[in-house]
Order: sequence, then C-alpha cells, then structure tokens
Amino acid sequence: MKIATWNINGIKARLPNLLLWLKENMPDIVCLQEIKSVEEKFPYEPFEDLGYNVSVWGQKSFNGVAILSKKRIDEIICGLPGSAQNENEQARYLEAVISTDQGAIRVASIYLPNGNPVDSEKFTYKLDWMDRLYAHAQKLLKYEEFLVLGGDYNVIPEPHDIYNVEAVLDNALFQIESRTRYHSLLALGYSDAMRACHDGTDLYTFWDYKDGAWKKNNGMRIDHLLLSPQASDHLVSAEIDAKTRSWEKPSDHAPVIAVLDL
DNA sequence: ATGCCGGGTGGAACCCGA
Repeated sequence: MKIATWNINGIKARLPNLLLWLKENMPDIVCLQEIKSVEEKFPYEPFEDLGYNVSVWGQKSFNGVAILSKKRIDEIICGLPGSAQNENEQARYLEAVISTDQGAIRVASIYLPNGNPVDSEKFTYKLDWMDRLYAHAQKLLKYEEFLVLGGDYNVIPEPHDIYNVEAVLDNALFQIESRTRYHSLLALGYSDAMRACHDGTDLYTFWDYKDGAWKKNNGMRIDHLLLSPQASDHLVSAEIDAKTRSWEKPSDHAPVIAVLDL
C-alpha cells in the first residue's frame, strides 16, 4: 500500500505533471491539496482512466482538497467537526474510509491554514483550526484503525526542517504556537512517517517559486503524513519525491510518499 | 525581500500563498 500527499497548487495547471507522476509511481491513495477548483470543474476522467476513484471537496479559486484511491471509497466526510457548516467554510479537510483486503483504512487530506501574518486574524484562524484538528484526531485514534492524516500542515516541526531558521522567525509556520499544536498531535500517538524513517537535515517538501529557492535548496518540510499506531506498525518506508520540483511547471510543493505493508 | 514567482479570476489588476 503506497499512500502519498501532494499540494499541487492548482489541479488545472498541474494536471500533466500529476498524471505523469501517478503513472510513474502508481500510488494506491493520494491526498491532494490546493486544487483551486470547484467539484463541477474537477477533471475526473483522466484519473478514472488510470483506475482511481476520486473524491473532491472544492472551492472557487482557493484551497480545495481531494482524495484519489485505487480501492473503493466507502465513506466521505467534508470538513472538521466544529467548523461552521455553511457555504463559507474553507475547503481544507476531506476524510475518506477506503476498503482494502486487510480491512478499512481511514485517510484525511489536510490543507492547514497558512496563518500569515502572525499579527492578523489569519493566525488565530490557523490556531483555532489546529485545535479543532487536534480534537478530531484524538477522537479518531479511539477507532484503532489504520489511519493516515496526510497533507500540507503549514508547520515546520523542528529547526532542522528549514534551510535557515532566521528566515522564518516571524513566520506563522514556525511560531511556537503552531509547532506546539503540531507536536501535540504526535503526543497523542501519531507518528510522522518521514521522521520515523529518516534523521537529519535537507528533507524538504516546499521551495518558494521566488528568488531561486529551489536552485539554492532554500526549502522547508511542511507536508506530512501522520500515522496512527496501527498504521505505523506497518510502515515500511517514507520518501519525499523532490525531483518533481525540477520539472517544467512544477508545484512549489513536492509529494511525500509512505509505503505500508498492508 | 511580507511578494522578486506563480495560479486563479476575469479579461486589468488584484487576491492569495509560505
């Protein structure tokens, strides 16, 4: 079972790259973020042609999450509990229950709010959103399922997850309030798939388009796959597919992939 | 360097991202 997360920064702009990547890697499940499309305009057909079931929670212009799955999707939940369930709710959380031969696996595609600038209501929105994610993640653990919370968390967990700490001292992604909330998820029992498999530096998932960040490797690790203990017991490997950042018309994020022996 | 790039909307210029 190969499961991936990728902030693709626009499904329309990234369709060729995404299809190429799917053909090369053939993941079983993919969590997508920032599709920037409403459901009605999502290009379902090319994914279905590759054998994927597709669930989308979209929004015009911004945000938007989706889940691709080779196996049947039995259940879909849009949004976190506690969200204002109205038409203004930002499309940032999509959860699916997927059938496998070993039983059900629950997967969430998460596009956590950026939160900049920190002296604005955007930062309090981020922290409130993280509090609601924590409460939901805590509840989900009680199911004792194979569970993967994948997505763009917009949190740099540790100093060695950024090329230069000085560059993000005022950034919402590195504030102690953001990092503490991220670490509280780990304290619940979730494991960061990448850190479960790799130590050290230079493990980045995002490089800004501007200022030659990719060429200078000015990156940060903000896209994560968090595994429940049941899923973590089956973790075989985890990797960042950084080479996609060097492709033509790249997303500014690279995919993260975990392999589970399920 | 909090916008130098890039996507989206809409059809120019502006919002948004990390």
